[in-house]
Amino acid sequence: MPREYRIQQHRGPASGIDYQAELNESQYSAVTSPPGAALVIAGAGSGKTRTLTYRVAYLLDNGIPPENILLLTFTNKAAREMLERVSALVSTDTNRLWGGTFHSIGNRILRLNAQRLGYQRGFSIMDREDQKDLMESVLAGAELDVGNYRFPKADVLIEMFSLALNVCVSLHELIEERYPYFGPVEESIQKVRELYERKKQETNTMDFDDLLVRVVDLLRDNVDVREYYQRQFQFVLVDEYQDTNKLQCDMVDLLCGENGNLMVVGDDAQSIYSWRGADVGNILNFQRRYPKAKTFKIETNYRSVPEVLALANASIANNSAQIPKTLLPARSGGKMTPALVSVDTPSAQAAFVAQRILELHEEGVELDEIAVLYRAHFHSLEIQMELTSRGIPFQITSGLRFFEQAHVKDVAAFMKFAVNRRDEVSFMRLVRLLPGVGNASASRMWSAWLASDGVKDGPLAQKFSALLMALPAPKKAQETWQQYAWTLDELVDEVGTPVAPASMIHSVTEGVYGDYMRTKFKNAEQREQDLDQLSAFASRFSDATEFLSQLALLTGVDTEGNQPGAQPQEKEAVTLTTTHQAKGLEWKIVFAVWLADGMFPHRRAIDDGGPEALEEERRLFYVTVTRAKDELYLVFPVINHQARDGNVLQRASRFIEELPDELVDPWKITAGW
DNA sequence: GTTCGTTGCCTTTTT
DNA sequence: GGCAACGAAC
Repeated sequence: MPREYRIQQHRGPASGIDYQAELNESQYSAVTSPPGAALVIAGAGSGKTRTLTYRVAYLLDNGIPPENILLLTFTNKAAREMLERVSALVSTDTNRLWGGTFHSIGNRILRLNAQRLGYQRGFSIMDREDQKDLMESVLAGAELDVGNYRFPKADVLIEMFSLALNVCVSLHELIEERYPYFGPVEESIQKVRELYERKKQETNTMDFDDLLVRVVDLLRDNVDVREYYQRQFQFVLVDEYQDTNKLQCDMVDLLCGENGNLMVVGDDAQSIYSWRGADVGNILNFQRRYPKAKTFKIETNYRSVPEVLALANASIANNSAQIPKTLLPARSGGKMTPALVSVDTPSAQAAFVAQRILELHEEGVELDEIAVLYRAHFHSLEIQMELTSRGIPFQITSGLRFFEQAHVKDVAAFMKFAVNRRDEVSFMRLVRLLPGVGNASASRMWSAWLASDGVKDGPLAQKFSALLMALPAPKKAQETWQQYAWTLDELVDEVGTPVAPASMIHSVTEGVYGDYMRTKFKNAEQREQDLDQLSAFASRFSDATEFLSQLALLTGVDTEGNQPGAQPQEKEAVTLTTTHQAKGLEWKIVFAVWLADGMFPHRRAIDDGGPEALEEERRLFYVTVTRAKDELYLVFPVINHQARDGNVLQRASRFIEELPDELVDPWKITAGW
């Protein structure tokens, strides 16, 4: 009798990845888990991103087409890096994959449905500053009667409206709970909100919140649209889920549907965005919302030495609300206990950090393996000065973003107006660049524009120059205004369709803005280079609308590629950043500075935030220390010089005081700085 | 009435 | 570097 012998077909992954070998047990089971809802609770440094990256690779390996995968992150950078890593793993074209921030995915879906939403010619996106301009213009025309009561400024109003939307509560509730002192003027606030919403409609614009709110409304109100996307997105993955707010949570739920294949990854101990509406409840109640969900815990930390991890664990243990986790170190230690460095003054602090960086560098540590982390941007001031004077190169994720700088916004205003002729904010911005034109003249010109044929949708009635020269510009501005008008002619073709974005930028700088810059800014040359960079970035786009929305949605001036047109970083440099922006990153050496009570935790969290605010600050501290792989320096200045009260003595942060003594090693700093 | 420069005070975190 | 308040200049 012949022996039966069946050849087992090898059904290994097309990419040849040996998932079992490359991942630990819990990572492996999460990555290869069958379709369905899954919650991955992963501690700091345990390979959260790695797990998600391999999950995407695994899906592609199993024949899921990339366009059926939706990957949601909080920053563009996180999305880009994850997709790059996936590309390195598998050969599939990841450009077809839907990966990006909540806002950018929202933008994409809304653009595809713009007609249905009543935006015949698309819409422009306002950033915070544009939003503020629009709000101020609303306030100017609102004719409010608030008697002797204090009325919130534009910034505060924006924050209120935004928060209400993001946590899905009514404005009334929000005012009652968080802004009781504005109770007496609530009616006026409501009125302003209506006017603001109307104004956005009239000007064809959306703010950041609209990108989420309108997607959620679209999906909720239209079964066909909802089902379309639920079919399209067979697999939905969300990174940093602990930082989602109600709105983002709803967006995810609607996009994948109740029985969808949703995998969320997060760590409740790293939830640091409740001030902008993030709700840890989303991750804590996930199992309840998706009863069939599987939970995976990843509790091995690959990043930090045991000494750093022990400190982090001890610190976070002081928080009451959390999912219990025991984070175990995979690495061995024994080299260094985290240093507790108390110095006299902020400048001594800067000197210590700079000197220690130089020593480490001499010992062979690369500068890009070193980071200085702090609570607030202004904490970096002395350190920036010290590093500069000692010639230590550093890169900083500053408060001001590339596209928020005046010259970038000015040029963008020309472009935005050419693309969207109802864009009041951009119009006002560009006419106010004219000599002798302030708010009053600009308003008059805008009213005249609204009454003209130019504002109408569809092909441009006449040339821009003809239409614009008919507006009432003050005498002093006439000559320049003529040039602006001619410049705008160059931004569109005969029927008013925008030309390529790079050529628009060229026209604006060559036409009028270059001259303006040279008279207005001391560092005009630097700014011209910025605009060259912007132009280089723009040349990747053929469509002006697409370019402008990308510009608005781009995150900070951080690393290569993210900043428009930035050259790849060649020189190694120390990183200076806030902890919020350091989320998900790691360095061999971390200096945590300004660890004085009142600075970190922030004074406001101590005084009027209640216990939850303090726990959030502690999570922020936890995130700070868990960025460190090898060495951690906790630094605080004893004396802080304040403008008002002179020299003030500071105590170490309560987050340090509460730690067991043996977990830190006090360094004695002797004079001579 | 409107624009525009000066001065003094303050500065959390961000898609 | 932003913002409000003030005052000079048009």
